[in-house]
Amino acid sequence: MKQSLIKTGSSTESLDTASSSLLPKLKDLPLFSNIDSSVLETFVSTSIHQNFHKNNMLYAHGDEAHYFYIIQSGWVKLYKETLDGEEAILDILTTGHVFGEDALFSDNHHTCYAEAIETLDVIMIPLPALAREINTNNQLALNLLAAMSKHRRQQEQHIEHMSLQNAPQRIGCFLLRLCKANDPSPKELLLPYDKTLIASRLGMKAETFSRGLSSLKKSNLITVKGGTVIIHSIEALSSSCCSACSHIYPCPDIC
Amino acid sequence: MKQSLIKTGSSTESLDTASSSLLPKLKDLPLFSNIDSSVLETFVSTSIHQNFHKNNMLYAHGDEAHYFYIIQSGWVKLYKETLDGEEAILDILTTGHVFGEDALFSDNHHTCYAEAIETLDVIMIPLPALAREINTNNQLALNLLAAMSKHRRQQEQHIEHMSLQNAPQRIGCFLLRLCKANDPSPKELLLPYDKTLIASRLGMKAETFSRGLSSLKKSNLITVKGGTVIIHSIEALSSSCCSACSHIYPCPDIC
DNA sequence: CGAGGGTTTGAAGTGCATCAAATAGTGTGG
DNA sequence: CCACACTATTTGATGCACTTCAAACCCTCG
Repeated sequence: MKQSLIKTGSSTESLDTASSSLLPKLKDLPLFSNIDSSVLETFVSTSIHQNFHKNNMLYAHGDEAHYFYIIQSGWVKLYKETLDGEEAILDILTTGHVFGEDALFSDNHHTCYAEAIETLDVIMIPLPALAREINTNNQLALNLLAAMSKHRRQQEQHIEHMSLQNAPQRIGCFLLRLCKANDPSPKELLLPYDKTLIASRLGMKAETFSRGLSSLKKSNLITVKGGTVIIHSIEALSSSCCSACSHIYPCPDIC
Repeated sequence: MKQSLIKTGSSTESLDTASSSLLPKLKDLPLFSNIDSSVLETFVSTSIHQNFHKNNMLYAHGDEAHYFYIIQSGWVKLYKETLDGEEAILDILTTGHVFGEDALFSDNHHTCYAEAIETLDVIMIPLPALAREINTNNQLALNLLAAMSKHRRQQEQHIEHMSLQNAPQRIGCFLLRLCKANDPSPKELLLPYDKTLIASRLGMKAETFSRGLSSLKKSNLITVKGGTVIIHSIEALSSSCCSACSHIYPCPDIC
C-alpha cells in the first residue's frame, strides 16, 4: 500500500577501500574489544566504505547477504513487509551500531529490509571474513554473543512496550531514551528523524503520535516546537511512563 | 493487579544428580551438536534434574542466576512484570527448549520471570560450567550463537505479529504453528495449555481470544470443542492469516 | 453434589485508526 | 528573495477493534 520511492543502487559510492584510518574506529566498538589489530586490519583491508542517501535500500528481505554493516553516521531502519504491503519496523539504528551480521545464521540471507532514513555512512565488511574469523577466534565469538544478547534484551523491551504501554507512554519513554544523561534538570532535545518514522517505530500512526505529544504537552510534561522537545522534568515524565514498564528510569544499558 | 498464587520453592525436588541416562538427550540438542561427550559428561555430572508444579516459579526478574535450563517435558512461561503488576509474556517454551543462559551476558542476573505453567521437568546446568566452557570451546560458542540468532528471528516475528495482525489472525497463526506437518488435510490438534494463557501469549485478553476463535468458527475455518481444534483447511486458514505477515505458510524454522 | 476456576457471552466504554481537510514547513526554479 | 509544489504535521469527525465489567455457563475435582 505505502510504496516508498526506493532508489536502490543510486547511492553515492565513495569506495575508498582500506583506508587505514578506520582501524581506530573499529577498535572502539564493543564487538571488537580485545581483538588483535592484525585481525581488524584484515577486516579493514577487505571492507568498503559507502554512503547512502535517504530512502536508499541497503538490502531486501531474502537477499543473499554479502556484508555486515557498521554505522559511522546517519540512520537506518530495519523492517519487515507483509504481503499487504504494510511494514513493521524492527529497529532504527545509528552511529556505532552493527547490523546484517545475523545473516550468518540464516543461511546467508537477510531476514528483513534495511533502508537509509538519513544520509548514511557505513563500513561494509564481507560476511565470509567474519565467518572465517569467528570459527577460530573465540574472543570474537564471545563478543558477538554479548552483542546478540544485548540486542535480545532490547527486543524483549520492545515487545513489552508494545503490549503494555499506551501511546503517550511509549512516546515519553522514547523521549527519555533520547536523554542519555540522568541529571534531573530540564532537557532540550532534537528529534533525530521524521515524526512519522518515530511514530512507526513506536508502533502507532503519525496522527496518534501527534496527539500523544499534545497530551504530554497538556499534562505540562514537555514543550514542543517543531522537531525540538523540552522535557520539563525527567522525574515527572518518567513517573508517568515507567509505571507501565518493568524498568525504572534510567533504564539499564538496554535503552 | 493479577497476583497469581506463586509457591516458590515448594516444588517436587527429585534431585537425581548426574544420572548418566541424560547424556544421549543432551547430545540431540542443537546447542550441543558436535560437542565432545567428555564436555557433556562434565555438564551432566554437575547438573540437577528437577520437577516443578504448575504455578511454581523457577526464577524472578533480577535474581542472581545460577543455572540454565533444558526442558525435558512440560511448559514454562517467560514474562516481565510492570510496576502496576501487569505482565507481558515474552515466550512460552516446551520440550527441547533451553532458557536462562542469557544471564551470562546480563551480569549474571535473570532479566525476566520464569514460571512453570504445566508440570515441568528440567535439567539445570550450572552457569559457571557453561561460562567456563564457551570461553575455550569455540564450537559451543558457535552453537550458542546459532541458538541466539534463531531466538532473535522468533522475537522479530513476535514483534511483527503484534504490530500487524489482528486478533483472529494472531490466533490462526498460532494454530498453524501448532501444526508441524505441512500436509493440507484437515488437522485436529489439542491446545497445549490454558486458553487464558494462549490469549496472553498472543497479547490479547481471554475474552478477545474466545471471540476470535468464534469468528474463525463462523468463517468455517475451524471447529472447536473444548481444548480441541480442528482446522478444516490449512490452505484456507493460512490464506486468511498470513496476508498480514511477511512469511507465508509454512513458515521457516522460525515458527 | 457443590465449590471454584476457566470459558463464553453480552453490553458498554476507550483508545487508536481512518478519512478528510487545514496548516506548517521545505526545497525548487524563476 | 519570492511563488509554487510537495511533503510533513496537525486537527477534527467518525468508526472499529479490543478492553472492561458483569453475569452466566461449564467443567473438573474434592
